[in-house]
Amino acid sequence: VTVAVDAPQHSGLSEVLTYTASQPVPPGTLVRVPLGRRVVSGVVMPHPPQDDLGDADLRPIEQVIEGLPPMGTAWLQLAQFAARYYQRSLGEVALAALPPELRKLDAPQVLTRLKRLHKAVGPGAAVAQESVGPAELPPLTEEQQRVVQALESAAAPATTLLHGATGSGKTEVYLRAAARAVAQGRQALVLVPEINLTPQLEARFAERFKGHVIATLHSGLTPAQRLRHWLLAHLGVADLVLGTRMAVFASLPRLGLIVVDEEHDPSYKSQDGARYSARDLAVWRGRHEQLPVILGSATPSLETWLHAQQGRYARQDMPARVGGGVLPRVRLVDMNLQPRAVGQSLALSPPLQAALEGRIAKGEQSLVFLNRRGYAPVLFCGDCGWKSGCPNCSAWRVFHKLDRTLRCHHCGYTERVPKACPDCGNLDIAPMGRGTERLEEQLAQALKRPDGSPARIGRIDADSTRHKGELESQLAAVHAGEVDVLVGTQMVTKGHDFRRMTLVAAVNPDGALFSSDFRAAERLFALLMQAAGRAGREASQSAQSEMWVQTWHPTHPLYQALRQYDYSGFAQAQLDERAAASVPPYAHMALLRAEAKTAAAATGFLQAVSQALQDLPEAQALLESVFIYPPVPTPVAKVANVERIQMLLESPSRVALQKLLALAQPLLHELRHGYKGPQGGILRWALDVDPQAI
DNA sequence: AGCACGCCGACT
DNA sequence: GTCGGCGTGCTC
Repeated sequence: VTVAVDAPQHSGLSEVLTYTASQPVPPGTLVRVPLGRRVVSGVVMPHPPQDDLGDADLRPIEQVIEGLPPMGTAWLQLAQFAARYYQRSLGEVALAALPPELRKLDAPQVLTRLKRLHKAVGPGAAVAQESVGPAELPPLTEEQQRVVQALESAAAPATTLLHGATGSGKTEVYLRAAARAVAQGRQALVLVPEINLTPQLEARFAERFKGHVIATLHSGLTPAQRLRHWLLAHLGVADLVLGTRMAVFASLPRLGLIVVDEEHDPSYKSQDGARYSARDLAVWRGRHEQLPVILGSATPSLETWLHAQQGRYARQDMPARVGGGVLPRVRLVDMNLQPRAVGQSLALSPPLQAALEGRIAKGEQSLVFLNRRGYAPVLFCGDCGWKSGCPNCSAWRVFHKLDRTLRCHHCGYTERVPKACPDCGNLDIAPMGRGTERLEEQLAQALKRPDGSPARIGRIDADSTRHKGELESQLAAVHAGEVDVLVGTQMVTKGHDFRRMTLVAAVNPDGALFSSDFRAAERLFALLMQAAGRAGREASQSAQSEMWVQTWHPTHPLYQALRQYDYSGFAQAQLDERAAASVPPYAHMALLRAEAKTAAAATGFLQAVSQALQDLPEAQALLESVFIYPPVPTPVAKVANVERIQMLLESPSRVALQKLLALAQPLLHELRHGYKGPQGGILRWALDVDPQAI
């Protein structure tokens, strides 16, 4: 039999390994096989045995994991497709899709876990017989009604973009669609971008699907929990599976619906290992298994938007907020007209400060959004020009005032803040710029409650929620009204339902406007739309709610579109630009990154790869339509003393790009060993198909 | 990637 | 005399 094992593609092993078995083993079966001096888990593949092997040296399978049903054909094909498309070995993709715990266990251990699970689930399965009365369902808005009906009456399973404003009630549509799938005896898979969003979504589904088993899959679970939930899905016990991007690989024997919430979110793109897009794989899986896929977003990715325009996806719109609420009024503050403190701009322009105090006086809450954590992004010596650079990375170390440290956000290198400039001894070293810590401090000084006491400021970012339970307690404080103004990074803009929030402010969003990354504007627009959605969620207050944006470029088209919440106008302008520049979604990209001790070694390797491709006879026809750019340093060129260089490959044809990447694969392995420049060889390389940032 | 083997410097 | 550094090579 042929077995996929987790051997990286550069191991020199073929895609699948052939073993002997005393009796036939069906494809999809989990087995334990000897590999070198160890025993590893593998998945039996449907390939015929490779014929170029004399079977004299084949080793036998060590164990078949009995009691665990084999993975289905559709699942195996998903793994095969993902491996081929993202240029990784089949074994790596297939095994990475299984819970780590399962990969470690042998046959008797798996049997024990299965028995334990059946015992626990037994009584629960009986409860599942209770049906939920339709009387408990909340009434649908007219829009929701129309969308639910359209989804139900679709002639054939389709991928549908659900373009719904924040607060338009997309979740209720997901619930109805899932209920329909479950009523038909199928399973529903619901993906969310972030682990933080699973508990509240799970609560919503648990309430609606009383008596049904819901499994969750994300990296926050303990290994034992993850195995348990995976088994619930795989055995078909769970009717609903909620999870982050990894859940797209869940084994679901009765799958009937896939929902991708906030489909535009960059978190769906994996940044390590196989760099897959869970959103794209969900769409592929839906097509392949002939089941409906719902992609929900208020600000769809331009890829999805174009697909909908071209008719590849169906599209449903829900422009109105539930309860007749409106989106907050957008107020652009022209920072060019605002007074400046000595040398630098104020955190808060006077009109925004007045607006915040007005909200506090009325007992309403505000959210101040700044996408930069720490106290200040860099420390600076006014005398000699020293800056708090990281010795190991090409980045500044961020000043964290709370623990008096300088921290590199790339390699983690941390030191206590020096008392004086390390270069010239000057005692007057100053923080430059502003992060959430400093903003919190400045707001506490600047804002007063009606009784003259300082305003109560809360802060939510990766630093303030590092420890377990901190995010929950911070959110609880906001919900309980113990906070007047909440400061946060983009963490707070996603999904949270703050009922008393009536003002949202972005204090310094301009950074992304002139970025070299062609997707920066798209991301900023989505972020600001999402942030705006945090205000006025209570319909009665929505008319008085506001979205403030402090900007040095108030006439920028992005902000002008935001003012009207004109997503489609913004999207069309972006699409026109993308078409003119022939970048995604009108072209397809792959990024080859190389890491080495020196930039010269990494660059040399990439140049050698590029040259080898140009010289390859089979590549000539493909190179007519695939453009290979010269290698350039990555945005942060050095991390932890490793230089990172990347080379972009671009083509209007996805197929041509794929074919060229397949040809490049063996060259990469050869050249990795072969290329030993004067500065040494490369440490590693990685291929990112459909990179999310360049 | 693991995990071996393999040949050269500081310890019991 | 051994423990252990990581260079090179192999795994159906």
